[in-house]
Order: sequence, then structure tokens, then C-alpha cells
Amino acid sequence: MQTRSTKSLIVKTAEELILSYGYQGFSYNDIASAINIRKASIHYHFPKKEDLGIAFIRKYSRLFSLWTKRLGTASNRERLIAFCRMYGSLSNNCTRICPIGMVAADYHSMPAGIQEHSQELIAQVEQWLTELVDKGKKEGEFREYLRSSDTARHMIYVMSGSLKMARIFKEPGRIKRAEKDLVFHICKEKEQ
Amino acid sequence: MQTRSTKSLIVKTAEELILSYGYQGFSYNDIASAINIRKASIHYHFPKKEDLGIAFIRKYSRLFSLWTKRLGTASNRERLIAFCRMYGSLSNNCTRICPIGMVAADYHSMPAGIQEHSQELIAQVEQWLTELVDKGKKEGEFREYLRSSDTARHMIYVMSGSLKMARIFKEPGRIKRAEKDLVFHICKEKEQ
DNA sequence: GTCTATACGCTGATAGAC
DNA sequence: GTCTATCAGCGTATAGAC
Repeated sequence: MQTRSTKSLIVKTAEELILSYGYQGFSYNDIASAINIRKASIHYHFPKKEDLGIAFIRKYSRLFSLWTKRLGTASNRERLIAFCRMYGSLSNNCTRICPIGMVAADYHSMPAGIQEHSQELIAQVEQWLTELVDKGKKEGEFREYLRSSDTARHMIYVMSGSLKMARIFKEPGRIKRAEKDLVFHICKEKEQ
Repeated sequence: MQTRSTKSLIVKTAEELILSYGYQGFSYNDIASAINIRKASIHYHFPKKEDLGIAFIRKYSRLFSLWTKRLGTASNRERLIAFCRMYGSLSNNCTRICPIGMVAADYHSMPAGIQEHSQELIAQVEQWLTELVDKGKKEGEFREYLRSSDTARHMIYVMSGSLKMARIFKEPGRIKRAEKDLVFHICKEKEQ
């Protein structure tokens, strides 16, 4: 197991633990036993827990950038649906919530560095969605009366909320329903 | 300071701390210093932290029951708006989030007793909203195509999400916007 | 890079005096 | 009911050998 491998394995494990138990709900010891290394080795890669938290946020920020670039030539309606599906996949069969939902709830008990990076991640997603809604309106796919940025925020609230409730009640259908509600409210026709 | 007073003061303080920092983000020591008593005194009233967590959830459950009873003769539209306003007041000027949003995020790192009571609280609010939407549809105030329980859930997602984001970005306007969006989507006319 | 060993503060919790 | 005193355990974090 090489260095780079270990480092990304640590982040991957932290990621799973954070999205399941929250930032304060996991410890270096949890990671150490999960991947069979010692706590001190984690501190070598991430001296402070805050560093690991930031790495987690930044990873999702990069993943989202990559995801938007991979979309190619899809209609605005298709992009909207793709976003909901991608978001829903974070649920991991009702075991996890989304990064945004997690950092938003635990926000005030997180180190300042994580707070800043959280704001950036949320702003990044909001901006992408705002532009999507704006484009969808201009190109006649989305309802004209929508306010782009408010609709973008609305989408995040709904998808993020549905993941949390799906986990609590073990009802994956909540995520699908949230998607359908959003598509119906935002898109002009084809209620599907 | 009599006994009953101290007990309710402890719950009140726990409440503020939980809605700001989360269940794992506060300690008996935080409460003790906040109201100038010793940790052991808190353990007298609430032997385990879980007991205090449950008291917190149950208090909000009772408060919600009382709130719904105090509504009197209001139209369904007025009830919808009243709900959003009541919910928004939990924000406490962008310093707190809602009980549902908090327990939903930290769910898997909470003791089983708190999880159960959280489920009950959420179900209670969902049910009241479902009945409201149902009634609003039947009486012609709300849009007929809405599915009552999905709309109820949608409302919780949106209001709960808006409180969290309002806190992060210090934008109380997000809560008001969430309310207007919901009213517009659910009510038939008077876009306001 | 990974390990062993260790420091040390804070946590939830208990025993017992008043 | 509230206090002082105390506990074991776990948290993050560091030093230094290999």
C-alpha cells in the first residue's frame, strides 16, 4: 500500500463516516480501525482533524466540477433530472445524507476552515443550479415565472431534505418523489 | 431558585445549545456554566444525556401541539402561512436551525431513545401538514393536483433547509423567500 | 510513512457530604 | 436538590524509534 493510496483511503473512509455520523461523530480511531492502520499515521497525512474535514469538502467540490463537465449535450430538463439522480445516489441506500446537509447542520460546531470551504461548496452548487434554471427559462423548457436563484436554493433544500428523511424512515422513495415534485414544479410539461 | 425552575432552565439551555451546536456539540459542562450550577446537579434531573435529549424533543412535540390548538378559525391559506412564520421564528435571527433539521442530520450518532422520539416528532408535524393540505384541496384553496403527504414533506424539506442556509449565510431573507415559494406553489391564487 | 508510546483535556457519569 | 470530589474512557495531538 503506497503513500498516495493510504491518503486517499483515509479521505474515503472519513467521507463515509462523516456522511453517516457527522463531523463530530467520527474519530481518528474509527478510521484507523476501519482500514487497519494506527491513529498516528492519519496524523501524518492530516495533522489536524480540520485538515481532514477540509479535504473531504474539497473532494466533493472537485467531484461536482467533474460531474458538471461530464454532462455533455443534454437538455436543461435532462440536466435537472441528472442532478437529482446524482444527488440521490449520495444516499447510498438510505445510509448517508449529503455533504451540504451535513455541514449545514453541524456548521457552528465546525472549525472555521471547514466553515469557509463549506460555504464555497454550497455556493458552487447554487451557482450551477441558478445558471441551469436561468438557461432553462430562456430556452423555454422551464416555467418563466421562476426566480432562478430562489429555485436553485429550493432544489437544494428539497433534495438535501429528502435524503435525510429517507435515511431516518428508510424510505428511498422519498428521494424519487422529491425529484418528481421538483421536475413538475420547474419544467413546463411532460409531468412524467 | 426552586426545583422545577432549575429543571426547566436546564432544558431551555440544552435546547438553545442543541439548536446551535447539535446534540454532540454541547456538554453538561456548557449548561452548568451557562446557568451557574454544577454538572452533578444536571445529572440529578437528567441522569443520562439521552434523557435530556428526549426531554428536548418532547418539549417541542408539546409546543407544536399547543401551537396547532391555538390556531383557532383560520383559513387553510392562513394556516399554511402561520406554519411558515412559526417555523421561521425558530431561526432566532439566523442563530439556530430547527429541531427536525438537527435530529435528522445527527440521527445516526444519537442514542436510540432520541431517535425514536425524533421520528415521532417528525411524523407529528408531517401528519398535521398532510391534513392541512388535504383540507385545503377539498375546500378549494389549494391546488388540486398536489399530493397531500408529498406536499407536507416538501414543506418540511424547504422550511428546514431555508433555516440552515439562512444561518450559514446570515441571510434571514431566505426563510421569507421559502415561505413565499411554498405559498405560491400550494395556494391557488393571490401570488402575493 | 508507519509504528509505539504517551500527554492531557474534556466527556458523561457516580459517590457521598451537606 | 445542590454541592465537592473523583472516576474511567475517549478525544485530538505529539515525540521519537524504525
